Parts: sequence; structure tokens; C-alpha cells
Amino acid sequence: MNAQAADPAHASRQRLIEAAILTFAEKGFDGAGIREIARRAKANSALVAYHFCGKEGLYLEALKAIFSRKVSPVSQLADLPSPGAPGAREAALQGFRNYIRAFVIELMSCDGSDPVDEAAMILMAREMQSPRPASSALLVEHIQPYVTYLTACLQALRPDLDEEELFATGVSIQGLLIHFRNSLGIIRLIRSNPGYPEDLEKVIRHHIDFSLRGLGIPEAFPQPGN
Amino acid sequence: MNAQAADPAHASRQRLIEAAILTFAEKGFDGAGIREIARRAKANSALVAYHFCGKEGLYLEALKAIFSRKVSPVSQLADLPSPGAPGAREAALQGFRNYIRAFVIELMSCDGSDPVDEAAMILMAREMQSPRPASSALLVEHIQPYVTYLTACLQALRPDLDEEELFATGVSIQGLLIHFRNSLGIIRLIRSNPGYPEDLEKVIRHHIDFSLRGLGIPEAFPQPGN
DNA sequence: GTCTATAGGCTGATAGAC
DNA sequence: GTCTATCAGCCTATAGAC
Repeated sequence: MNAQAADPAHASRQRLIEAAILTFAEKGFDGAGIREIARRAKANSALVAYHFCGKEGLYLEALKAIFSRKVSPVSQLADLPSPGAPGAREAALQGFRNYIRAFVIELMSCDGSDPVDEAAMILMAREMQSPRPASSALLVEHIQPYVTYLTACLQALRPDLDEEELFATGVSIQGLLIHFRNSLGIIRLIRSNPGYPEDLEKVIRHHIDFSLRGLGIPEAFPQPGN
Repeated sequence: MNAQAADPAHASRQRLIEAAILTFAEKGFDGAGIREIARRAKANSALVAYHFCGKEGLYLEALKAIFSRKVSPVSQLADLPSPGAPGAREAALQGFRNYIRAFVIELMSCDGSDPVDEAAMILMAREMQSPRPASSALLVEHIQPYVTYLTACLQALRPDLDEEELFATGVSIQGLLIHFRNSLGIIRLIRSNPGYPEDLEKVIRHHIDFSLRGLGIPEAFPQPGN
């Protein structure tokens, strides 16, 4: 795939994917037309069928591009030692920190400098909320490892919780991260503050502090100021 | 509006709104066609223009119907005394309890017996994530009071927090409630437990306990068992 | 690989009969 | 208030020239 990306003969293919991310993010799958995407990519709309076997194929390729760019780098998280091993708790704590940081910083923070990154997040968030049948397998394949990793960290940090409680906690934390991403639209409206994304990381960290304190893991993100 | 709802001459109008909620929830604004909606409502598609001045008007009317059915009843919450008045903290605590209870029980608990209720939640969640320009004013108008109320409760409970922290906390708690509602589908899949919704309130309370403990408001929902 | 031209179908809106 | 018929425009997909 990298060979293809470097191939100038595939330049229009790459431009189409980029334009697709932007346009699908703005208007959704049904709202976006391949003519508009092609216009944006300075390419011919017939190339959508040639390169991607149609609109749905282009959509899937756009999602794959997002996962390789944004999600896969995040997944380079250190392996956790087996529970009970010496230093397992400290390793889990570090893993937990990395997980949150990866989501908050790499995955969700966006300074608006790269419109494609911004659009990629919007598109992924919408796809998580309302997955298309054709892309749900792709979605699960890429996201499942994260839930497993998070639950493993939590188990080492809170061995007193039973399986049901661990699951509820994992879902809650994960949901919190996703929620802030999903709520950007309405938060912006309520605050009447178009520049609000700048404060996103601060707000997320603020609540994560509360949640972790409630979970009995206040040392996950020690606050220099407190 | 109630007079109209009771008028049998407006029966098809009502059926169109109901079908619109279902179809827009399933396919989004652009994915849903007025012909399909009309077919579902056993009405003529030309009535969309007659009753609602077009598709966008029907969409707005569907949102309004959702707000009157689901959101407005929740808003019948007691007024809070002014901050600093005697008993203000206790009143805020009670208001906070009522707010959570109203959301968990009235707004979110649904056994799936009513498909329209189910679709209404999906539609509202999607609209919050990606508000349409034409409906954002409606959205803010209906949701703003809840954020204000929740923030007022929190302010009385945690007078040490500044405005930014209060907002972040309110959004977080609100997001938690919405997240659990939205995630029911995927949670069911992951757990392979079709009866999972029965435990919904328990799981939500479980996490809310964590969050409130972190917020320093552990007495909001005292646990008889603890 | 890239283009033009076009087919075939669906869309929302509307005019006008009843 | 409800219907049929229809319009103009957009959509995706494709055939075929280069």
C-alpha cells in the first residue's frame, strides 16, 4: 500500500480518498455525492468505480485510511505482564495512562490545523454511533483490541471488582472518551464558542480526573497544580 | 397542538410524523426518502409538502414531537432556591437526584416494546452529534434548560468549582447518561445477553456511584447494601 | 489511468382533479 | 385533505474512446 501511495500513477486515487474523508464527514454517506468528491479531488467521478468499485468501496477505503493513520499508531501500547506478576500493577497503571493519553491526545485532540484529521475524527465518530452494515466488521476488527486492553488494565488496578463491575467500568470510561468526541457539535452550540475544540483536552482531562478519583485510581494523572 | 392531535382529519399528519421518526432514525436525513416515509405512514407523499412545507419541515416536526414526548416531561423539575439560601444544598441534592432519576427511569429505560421511542432516542442522539443547520436552534432551545439546571445543582453542591469546571462536569454526567442509552445495542452484542436491558439501571447506577464519589457527592444515591 | 457521454433510476416538489 | 401525474434535477454506474 505504501508502494501504491508513492506511485504518482495513484495520486488521483489518494486525492479521492482524502476528498472522500472530507465530504463524507461533512454530509454523511447519503448526503455526499461522488461528483462532489471527484470535483474536490480534481479527479473524474468515473474513477470512483475504477479504483474502488463504486461509492461504498470508496467509503470503506476512506475508513481504512483513517484507521491506518489514526487508530493503528495508538495501538502500539506496551504489553501488560500477567496479573499477579511483580510490578504488574505499576505496568497496568502505565498502560492505563498511555491508553487515555493515546485517545485524548492522538486520537481526539485536534487543533484544527489539519482539516483531514478533523474530518477523519468526525467520520469515525459518526460511524461508531451509526455503523453501516458494510463497515461494521471493519469497525469491530479495529476497536475490539482496545476494549480488551482497557479491561485488562482495569483488572490489574482494581482486582476487587468482579467481571460485571469491570465491564461496566470499562464501558463507562470508553464511553466517556467517545462521548466527548461525539458531543463536540452540541457543546459548540451551547457554548456559542466556535473555538471550543481548543479546550477539548482540558475539559476531558478534568472529567477523567473525577472519574478516576471515584474509581480509586487518582494517581493515574497526577495534577501538578493540585 | 393537542386539539390537532385529537382531530381525526390530522391522523395522516400524525402517522407521517411517526413514520418520519422511524425512517430518519434508520437512514438519516439524506438516506430517507419521503416516498418511503409516506408508504410507511400509509399516506400520500404529496402530503409532506402540504402539511410540512417539504422534507426539512417534516424533519423538524419529527424532532419537535420527540422533544414534547420525551424531553419535556422530564423537565418538570422543582425550582432550586437561590444559592446561599438556607437549605439550598439539600434542595440541590434533591434536584440532582431527581434529575438523574428522571433521565434513567423516564427517558432511558425502555424495554424495546415501543419502536418509536427507540427510534426517537437514536434520532436525537444523531442530531446532537451532527446537528443540521435548520434544527440547531430547536436543539439548543430544548436542551439548554437541562444543562442549566444540572449546572445549578452542581454549583450548589460544589461551590468550589469555577464555571469551566462546572460546565465540564455537567456535560460529563449528561454524557454518561446518554452514552449508556446509546450503547445499549453494542453492549448487548458484546455481552451476548439479550436480557441485558433489565440490568441497565443497575449498571448505570454503578458507574454514577463512581463518578459521584469522584465528585465528592457520594450521598446523592446512598446505597442500602453498602 | 483518465476521460466524455449517457443510461436508468430515484429524488423532492408541484399542479390540478376530486 | 387527499390523491395522481408529472417535472426537472440529481444520483450512481457503465460503455467506450484515448
